[in-house]
Amino acid sequence: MKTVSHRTVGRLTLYWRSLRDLAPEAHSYIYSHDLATRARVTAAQVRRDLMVLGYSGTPAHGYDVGKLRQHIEAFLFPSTEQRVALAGVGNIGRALLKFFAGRRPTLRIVASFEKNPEKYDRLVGGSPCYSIEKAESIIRELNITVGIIAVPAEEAQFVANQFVSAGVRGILNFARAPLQVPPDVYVEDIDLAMSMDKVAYFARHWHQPD
Amino acid sequence: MKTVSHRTVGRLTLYWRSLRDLAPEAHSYIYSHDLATRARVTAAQVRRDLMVLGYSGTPAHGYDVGKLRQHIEAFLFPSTEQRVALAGVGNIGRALLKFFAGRRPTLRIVASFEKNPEKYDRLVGGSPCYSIEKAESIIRELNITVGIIAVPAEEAQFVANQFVSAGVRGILNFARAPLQVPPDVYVEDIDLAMSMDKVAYFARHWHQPD
DNA sequence: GTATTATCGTGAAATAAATCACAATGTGAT
DNA sequence: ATCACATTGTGATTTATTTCACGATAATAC
Repeated sequence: MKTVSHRTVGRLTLYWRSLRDLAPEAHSYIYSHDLATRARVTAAQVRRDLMVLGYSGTPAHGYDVGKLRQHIEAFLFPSTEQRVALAGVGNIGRALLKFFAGRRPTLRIVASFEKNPEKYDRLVGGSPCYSIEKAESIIRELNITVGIIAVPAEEAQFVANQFVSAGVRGILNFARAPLQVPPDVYVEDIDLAMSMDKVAYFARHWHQPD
Repeated sequence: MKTVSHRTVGRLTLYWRSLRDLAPEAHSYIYSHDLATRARVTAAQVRRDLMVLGYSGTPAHGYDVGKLRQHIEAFLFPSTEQRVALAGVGNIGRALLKFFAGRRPTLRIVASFEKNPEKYDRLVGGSPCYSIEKAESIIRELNITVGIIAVPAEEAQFVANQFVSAGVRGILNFARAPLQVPPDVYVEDIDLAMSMDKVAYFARHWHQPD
C-alpha cells in the first residue's frame, strides 16, 4: 500500500463524520465544495484527499454519499475489531475511558492498567482495570494493538516499553514526555499543556487568517 | 513582531520543560544536541527554533541554562496573568479543569460554563461554574482571553460565537466540530476521536521511521 | 444535436517546515 | 601562540503539504 499523508488520514475522519451526519434522505450526492465547507477545508483539499480512496465522483453529481462513505470506511476502519488498552486511570484516563466507551464497533478499549493497587482489579469506565505488572501478558493474550498512555511523565517511557514489547503498534500519548519507540511503532502525541500554551501564546499575538 | 511558526511555539514549551526539569546544579550550560535528545527532535531543529528568541549560545559551552530558560519564558509566557474559561463540564471538561488547576501562575482557569442547571452555580474542579447564558458578561468582566470548548459538537459553534463576541482571542477546541471564527482568533483543535482513528490506522499500516 | 455549465481529477506551482552543511567562534591542549 | 576541536547560527536544500489552474466529463437547456 502506498504511503498516505498523516494529515489526509485525519481529514478523512472529518469527511466520514460529515457524511454520517447528513440527513439520510436530504442528500444522496454531495459536491467537494459542500464537504469542504462542512469540514472547514478547501474543495481542492477534499478532492486531493479523496484520491487515495480509488473512488471517483462524477462531474455532474459529485460524490455518491453512500459509496463515498463506504470507501472511506473501507480505507480507514479495520475489517476486524481492533483492541485498545489504556494505562493510567487518573483524571484524564478515566475521562478517556468514558469518552471512547462504545464509540466505534471496530475499535474498543478492552482493558486498562494502573500502578496504584487501590484503583486496579475492578471495572473502571466500563472495562477491567489491571495492575500495570500484568500489562504485557494481557496485551498479548487479548491481542491488543493500540495503546493509550495517560500516566505521569516519569512513567510514560516505562509503559511505552511494556506496550511495544507486548506487540502494540500504535500509541496515543497524553503524557508530557516525548517517547522513544522503534520506528515502526506509530505515536500520536496529545500534549494538553503544550496546546494550552500555544493557544495562550497565539491569543496574545496576532496571527494569519486561516 | 515577526510571525513565528506554529510548531516552533509548541517545541519551545518542550525545551522549557526540559530546562525546568534539569537537576539544578548538574548543568549550568547545555548543548543543542542535549536539548534535542530530551525533546526528541534534531539538534538543528533546536537551534533553528531558538533563533526566534534573540538569545545566542556560545560555541564553547552551548546555552546558559538559566538565561535560555528566561528567554523562553519571556517569549512564551504572558507578563500578566492570562485568564481562561472552559465551557462544558462533562467528562472531558472536568478532567481538564483538574488537569489545568494551579499548573501555571500566569495561565489560570477562572470560570467554567455549562448548560445543564444541575451542574452550574457551584464550584467545579476548583473554579466557579456558571450558566452558559452568563458567559458573555462574565468573560468581559473577568477579562478572559482564552477559551476551552468541551461541549458536544452541536453546541460548539454557539459557544465559540459567545466566546468570540465577548473578546476571547484563542480557543482550545475539544468538540468534534470544526469551528468558524474570525481570522484573528486562534483555534487549536484537539479531536480525540480523530487522533484515535489515526493511531488505529497507522497501527495497522506500516509507516516511515520518525 | 449542440452549446453551456459546473464539477471532477490531477499536474504544476506555491507555501511551509525540516534538514543539511559549513563558515565563524571560542576553548583547552601542547 | 598556535592548533585542533566541537559547537553555534544560518543560507541553501530537501521534503511535505496545500493551493492553483485547467483539460476532461457528463448533465441540462434549447
